[in-house]
Amino acid sequence: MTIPLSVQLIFELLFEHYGPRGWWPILTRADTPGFDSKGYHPGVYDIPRNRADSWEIMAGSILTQNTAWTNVEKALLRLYEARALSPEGYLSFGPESQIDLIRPAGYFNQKSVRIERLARYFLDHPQGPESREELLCQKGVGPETADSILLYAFGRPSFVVDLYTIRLICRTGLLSAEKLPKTFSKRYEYVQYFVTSDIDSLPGLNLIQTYQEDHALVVHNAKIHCAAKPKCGGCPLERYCPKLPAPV
DNA sequence: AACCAGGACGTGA
DNA sequence: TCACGTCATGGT
Repeated sequence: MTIPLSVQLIFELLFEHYGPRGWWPILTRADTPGFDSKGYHPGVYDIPRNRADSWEIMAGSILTQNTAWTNVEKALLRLYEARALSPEGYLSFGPESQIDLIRPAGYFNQKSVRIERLARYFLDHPQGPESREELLCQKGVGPETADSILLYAFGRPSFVVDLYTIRLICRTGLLSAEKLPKTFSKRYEYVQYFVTSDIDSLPGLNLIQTYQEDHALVVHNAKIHCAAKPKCGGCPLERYCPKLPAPV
């Protein structure tokens, strides 16, 4: 008789197994006190510390759209070396240079424009977005990018749903892939509400830290075990997981 | 050598 | 509303 999985139990098991993940990584703080060589900062939650941190996260959230983080690291380092990892610095370069700097992250024609517009937006809103809706009005900022920016760049309690989250929720049987809303935006809101309503029901939590940690754990576990082709051996959820089908 | 990666948007039915 | 197609590099 095994205990049925719940949202809360999944995150308990993941945290127990992996410990704090230290998201969102700040690559330009790598190898400084509290940060590892990739900029992760396990157990350190006073991020962002300044607007450079916020911008690095905003730029990274565009660069990582449908892209492996290792490629984003290359692009971020190129921007940094060129003194282009700030809104003003980035805007001082022309389109061709912008494209060349972020080339390793792929989709460079789209992303270079999206980052440029986001840079102007950030300069116009130094204290951060007025609202989630305002962020979503920016071209190239969809639900996941908006929530990533809110949660990690500005420390606001907005839970990030991604491909991995939906995959995990479906494979573990918490939601069935067929019953999920068809359209992307409805599916996003649906899964987000499903997860956060359970998290929020636990009293006494710091929602910002909890949302930050939980999303990071989902991504970390997906990279190691819950990938497109699952590698279930050693997964902390294996003994509870029915391994049901997930979309895509 | 396909497949996949920390999505978002445009198009035509 | 829905079902596609498009965008692009780099690791496995």
